[in-house]
Amino acid sequence: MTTIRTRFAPSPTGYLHIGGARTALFSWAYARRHGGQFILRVEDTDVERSTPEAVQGILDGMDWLALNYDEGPFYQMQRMDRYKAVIRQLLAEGAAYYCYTSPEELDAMREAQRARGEKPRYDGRWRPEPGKTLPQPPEGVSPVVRFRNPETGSVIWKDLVKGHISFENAELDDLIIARADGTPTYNFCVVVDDWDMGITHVIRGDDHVNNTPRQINILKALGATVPQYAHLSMILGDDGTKLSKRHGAVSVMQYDDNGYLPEAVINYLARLGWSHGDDEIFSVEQFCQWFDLDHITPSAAQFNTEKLNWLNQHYIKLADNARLAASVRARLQARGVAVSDAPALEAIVALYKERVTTLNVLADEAEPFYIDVHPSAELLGEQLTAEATPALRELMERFKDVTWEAPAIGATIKEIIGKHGLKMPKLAMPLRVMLVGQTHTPSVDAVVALFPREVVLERMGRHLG
RNA sequence: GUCCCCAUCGUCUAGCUGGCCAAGGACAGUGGAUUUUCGAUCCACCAACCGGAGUUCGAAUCUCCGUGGGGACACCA
Repeated sequence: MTTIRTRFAPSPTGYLHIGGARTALFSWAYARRHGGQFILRVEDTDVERSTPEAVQGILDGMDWLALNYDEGPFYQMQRMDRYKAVIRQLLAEGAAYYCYTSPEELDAMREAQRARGEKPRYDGRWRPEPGKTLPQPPEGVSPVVRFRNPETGSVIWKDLVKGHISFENAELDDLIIARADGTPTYNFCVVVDDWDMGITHVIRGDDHVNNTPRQINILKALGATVPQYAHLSMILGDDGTKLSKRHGAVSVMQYDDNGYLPEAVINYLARLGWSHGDDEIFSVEQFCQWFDLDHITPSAAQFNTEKLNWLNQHYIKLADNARLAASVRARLQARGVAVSDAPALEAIVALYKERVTTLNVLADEAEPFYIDVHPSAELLGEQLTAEATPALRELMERFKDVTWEAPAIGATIKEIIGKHGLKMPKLAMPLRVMLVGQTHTPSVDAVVALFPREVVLERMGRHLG
């Protein structure tokens, strides 16, 4: 039995977006599931649009998601000699030929075909045939190389996601495999690479379905083994439309910035277009044991931020406090908020983590503990009522020597409200407002206990004069 | 336009070799319990097989047609 070898082959013309990340995840998981190898290959032959920043962005994204690769990254630009050698071979065998048709001619040809309601395709005018007289090659024009695609028959494969797919060769034309400047094109490089790298399963986006028959034909011409194909349907934006720069098609690193945990993103992505019965929450390890191609949905999936939020909240609750604190500290520092030792960030995080959906919200909650809060006059006027003020003044006095722990603080608060005949919210609300500037917080005694005593007395005294 | 693919609750989906489905789970939504506010948690509810033929004793599951959606048609990947 041969070892499974999969690959992720992004082109560095943009960052690693959510769709690419899922493709990478599935390829990676398939290799892991079967004890095979996962290869990273950067398809950078489009010199015009490829950038080093994009390469780095992809590497960073893979790293953040912890999608480790066993081989690579390979760069196609570094494999030029190999591609050219294979092109020479095809030329020599008559499986490829030179074509001198200019881009202008091609445009005109396609336009005319479209006008006639035909599928635009190369008409084979430079394709050598027995008994056919080719035009005289024009002076000073460097030709492109075209692959001689079979004219009859059909290409059929059993797609591991979509099932039986078939194309008539008559629908395909002779694609360009080398540009006029001699550089090979995408469909050709992919074929040579998948062949050389011994890829057994090509797992990629379904925008490549139409490339597959061409690639299979080249593979066959080379006498190479045709790998298995699994075409993943695309991911739609939150609004059901195609992802664009406008919405959703952002770098996966943006999810980091937005306060998502990588394990939440992985779990979400794993469940988007793939399922394992009713299981919703599972670890990467579990995913790697369960993952298969049989349970991938062939139709497009709409991204749902709310479900991601739910998962993120789940993983935040599970996360180690020190880890969360480190992340929140960095986020606060980025906002220019210096995190002191006084209220221990880890304690704040421990108290707040089960009520937030993202790390940024967790940072929002922690912030008032480190900055001077200025409750709005409206909130104060609303909460600091005439009946509450005397009780709060007394509470403040008692805070001066109470044991500084939540239970003792809570007991004192209860004692005061009892004495003044107040309901808990009557006292807790204004206290919250004075301390953190808002009414929604965890249990008030726990919040009070987080602060150093002096800070509480200072913040209360400011409003109770 | 041509070719290819897809089609179950608002969303992600279970359903795969037809009966166990008067369609299950999860997110969201609604209502309730709990609560020191919010949140978290627990409980309940709401909600779908695109349409039409056909095959069959029986179809969400198979076939065909239609409709809708998406993708691809580059010297881009």
